[in-house]
Amino acid sequence: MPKTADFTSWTSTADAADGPQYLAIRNQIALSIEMGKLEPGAKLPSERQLQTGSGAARGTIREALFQLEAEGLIYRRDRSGWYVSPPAVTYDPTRWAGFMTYVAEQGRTPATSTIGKENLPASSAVADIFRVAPGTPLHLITRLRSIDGRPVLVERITVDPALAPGLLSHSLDGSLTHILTTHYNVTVARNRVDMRPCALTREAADALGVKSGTPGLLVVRTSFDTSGRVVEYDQEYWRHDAIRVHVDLVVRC
Amino acid sequence: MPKTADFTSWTSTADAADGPQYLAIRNQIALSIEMGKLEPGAKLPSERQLQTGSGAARGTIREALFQLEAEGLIYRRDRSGWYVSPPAVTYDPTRWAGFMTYVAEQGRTPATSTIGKENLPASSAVADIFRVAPGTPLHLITRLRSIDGRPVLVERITVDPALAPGLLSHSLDGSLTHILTTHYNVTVARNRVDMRPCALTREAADALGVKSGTPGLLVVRTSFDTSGRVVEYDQEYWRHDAIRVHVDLVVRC
DNA sequence: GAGTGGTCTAGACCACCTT
DNA sequence: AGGTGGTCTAGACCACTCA
Repeated sequence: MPKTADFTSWTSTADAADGPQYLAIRNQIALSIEMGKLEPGAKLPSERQLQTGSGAARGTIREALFQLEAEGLIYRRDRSGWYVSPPAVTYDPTRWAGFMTYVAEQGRTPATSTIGKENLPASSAVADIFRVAPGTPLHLITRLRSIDGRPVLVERITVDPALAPGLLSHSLDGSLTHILTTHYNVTVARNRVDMRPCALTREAADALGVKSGTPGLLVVRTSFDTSGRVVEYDQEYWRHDAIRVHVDLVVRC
Repeated sequence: MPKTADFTSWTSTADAADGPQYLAIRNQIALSIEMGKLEPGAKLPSERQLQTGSGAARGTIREALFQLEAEGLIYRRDRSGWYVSPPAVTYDPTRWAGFMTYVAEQGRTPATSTIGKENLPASSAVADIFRVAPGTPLHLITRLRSIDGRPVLVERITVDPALAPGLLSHSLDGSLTHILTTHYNVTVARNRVDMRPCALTREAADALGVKSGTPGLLVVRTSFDTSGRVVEYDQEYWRHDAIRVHVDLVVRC
């Protein structure tokens, strides 16, 4: 194979080579996926079945599976099995489109279900963000969002009831920003987005149906109105294989 | 403990609770780190030493360490030991500052070393990006970048020699964009950034001094000039615990 | 109830880093 | 040369999912 400036060469799966046995197993499974023998969403053979093919110990098989999971090629459903990951959706933080919009734009089917509505006193950390006194009651909304029927993120949204009294009595399965704009005349003037890899803690993992500690991506969005008040504080816990970030910028604008 | 709208609750380490033994060990180590008993950069006790404290099997200890690694709290140096991760730097793709600039702005010490300069024929994938014929020779620059002496990313930069003849004879340990601007009168008018979690392959892992397969973040930057030609195509392979992404946007501009 | 992944044990040998 | 993590084995029991 001639050496080329192929940018894929560092991510390719073709690293047959030698090395640890679990990487050889990884390569074999990865090949089946890339050749299309295993479709997105398809279930892999059980760990004990994979053993019979290779003669390896179960721990070695699992190492190969963990590797593929870290790469985003497969995922697991707790105590059910391993499955081929569907393609990730692309998220552009510089655009204003909400989840329902950008997922649909990419030919996928988004869904939202509200799994919690609460009124909780602000901890000191959250009180700082909203510039209210600690203990002030705040709305906390917990939602689970899916793509093509697979849960991909849980989010916890905090809203100051002073800006949106009675918010919790609305149906929250659509765009929250839309509700704030139309019913409460709240305008978002600034948006801050932070992203970092994380491990999904029990609460998030349970909601997504994955094992606690699975790698994930935490996206924190803070929306401000024209006077600089925080309108919406949203923490999204994503499955790490479900999202890609894309930013396109032009000098000046 | 009263229930509050504390946004940290889902990422906290306080999940003492019960559950698997490896999580209890994880919590104990995490606590030592957060209490400051273990400083950033400090070396953890060896796996076999950690065993004596808890009576657990070595595999169980390692599970706890893997968990902490996935969370970005610790990292390993191959066959040397486990270390506490330094704080991550913040990267804002909407700003034009280069690595050397934004790392220094955050009070850290950046460094760059060029580990490869080549002329390679374009593969078909890269040829597409540069809109040249496959096989056209392109510059490929490989650099290793560090923060406070710890390697955090390897990057592979592809440049069309037609835009920058003789580029490889310059010192490339500073800002490449600066060289292109001052010596070749090349202006960057558009920038595209893509990010996704990945597993570090052998080449990248070796350069960073980590085990192959360690989780990482792939950042791909494509720069265009005013006429839409690709000026620079840069693939950055980051340690996943070394980077955070931050975007701040205002409506309209 | 059968099968799955999740957890855990108690060893072993190796390649490599460190001193 | 001694210690470290990296890999691997061959068992075991459990909690849970699924049919």
